[in-house]
Amino acid sequence: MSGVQSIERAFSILRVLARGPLGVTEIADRAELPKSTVSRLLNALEAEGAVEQVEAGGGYSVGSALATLGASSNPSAGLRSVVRPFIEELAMLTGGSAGFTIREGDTAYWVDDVDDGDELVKLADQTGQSFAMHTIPSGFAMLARFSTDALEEYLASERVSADGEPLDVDELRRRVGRVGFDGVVVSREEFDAGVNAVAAPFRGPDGEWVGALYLQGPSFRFPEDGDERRVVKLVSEAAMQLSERLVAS
Amino acid sequence: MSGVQSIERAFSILRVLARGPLGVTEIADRAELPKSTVSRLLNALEAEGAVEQVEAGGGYSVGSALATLGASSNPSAGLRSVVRPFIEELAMLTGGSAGFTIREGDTAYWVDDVDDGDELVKLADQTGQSFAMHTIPSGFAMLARFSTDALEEYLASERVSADGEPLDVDELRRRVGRVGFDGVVVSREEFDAGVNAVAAPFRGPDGEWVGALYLQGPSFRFPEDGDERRVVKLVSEAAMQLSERLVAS
DNA sequence: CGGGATGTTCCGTCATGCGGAACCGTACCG
DNA sequence: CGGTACGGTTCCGCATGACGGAACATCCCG
Repeated sequence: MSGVQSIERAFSILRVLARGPLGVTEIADRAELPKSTVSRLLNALEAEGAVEQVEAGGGYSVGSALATLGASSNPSAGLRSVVRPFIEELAMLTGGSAGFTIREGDTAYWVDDVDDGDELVKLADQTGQSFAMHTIPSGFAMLARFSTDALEEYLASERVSADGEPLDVDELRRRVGRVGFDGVVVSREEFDAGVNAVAAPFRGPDGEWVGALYLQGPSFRFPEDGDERRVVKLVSEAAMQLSERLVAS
Repeated sequence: MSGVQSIERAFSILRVLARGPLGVTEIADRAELPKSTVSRLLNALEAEGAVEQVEAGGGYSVGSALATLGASSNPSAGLRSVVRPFIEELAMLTGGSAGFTIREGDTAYWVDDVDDGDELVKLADQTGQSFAMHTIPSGFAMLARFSTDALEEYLASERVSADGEPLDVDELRRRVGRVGFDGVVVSREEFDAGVNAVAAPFRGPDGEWVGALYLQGPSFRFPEDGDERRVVKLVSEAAMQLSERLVAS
């Protein structure tokens, strides 16, 4: 026994319950444990608030204590912790929400987002999700760095994707062609209703374009009047510094 | 031993770590356990993803598995589960976010909120927080139901609250006085920048005004053009039906 | 280099957790 | 109404899993 049996079993039970409330017998079946063992462990977990009895004799579900403890979990190390200080500073300097996505094949994966502003109107948190690259500003910024061949390959594969609205490949080519030498993408509600955004790509250790930083916010308050040039400069410089940091590692 | 010692100790350790990353010796001190016991339990928790080692020899923190499990925790029963179908229907019928607050002394406590729309621009989730009643639409709707004496007492106590901006008691009295017989409060960005809201109070089992339902959203899209009267009617009727439901119980 | 602090591993010991059986409560059916 | 089936709880003898002190390894500092 290398671990602690009770803890292994307790987490087994919690994972079974993560899919939805269940009774003791069903939990025992799925966790492959005797009912008396399950009953005892559920009582212990209930005492800690980790499970709750839905109603007397009616089943158990995951308890609020795990939500509380889970709220304090640490973000994992790696790229996210390297990039985090950059996006925290961008958010602080501009009042927008700042974050980054990374390229995963033909999609952009939303890794992190910071929005410390105390305004009520905010953007929904989209971290942990993937999007076709041409559908979000930071993905588009990476797309604009594709070679001509890679871009055509992407357009061909996206053309066949069932995406509801058919893809206007020529229009997408034109928009990619209009992105400037610095690679910065400025969106004035072009990607999402009511949202302005600025995005810039950054390089990974091997020099390839791996991700893009962005700043965004509701268009009635972001960027502030006359502030767009400053915001563009901040994102562009942050992406450049981040690239230098990652290439050097 | 009524519970399971290992589980009690494991959660002890997790609660110590919820305040921030710590080393084995420090955890042993705070949890009042031998270091070897802590080390073994940490290894078991790490195997489940419930803790993560920050760096080799450098300390431990709460792991992402708890966030995952915590995300599946069940909302508690009680008032919230009674009200939930009402606010789900309000959100579904209008595209706004719907929820309710309850009176707690001089504050309004934000109990629940539903926002199933797929728009990007949303309102921040404020459940679990308390606000002075006059500062949010649903709190204001409850305030408008105060007796004259109770209102004056509230105004007197709020006048002395250190709130930054001094309270304009006369203006607040006038606004309370303008609330119609049906008790519905309509806000066009009066409480929060960029937010429209409609709120109506509801009664508890003893007939007292215990809470208020609301609908709200970013003002560029909520309510939809020409839809305000329908929204007001929906909220008002829902609050009335809810009152009848609670008084009958 | 020696001392101090931290974290890990070992292993003899025994208290704890295990699980089968019995029991209880509820619902259903003939 | 009585019998059956099912789900959940409690009991208790027992085997083993968890315990914790000691020893060890590593790192840092004066």
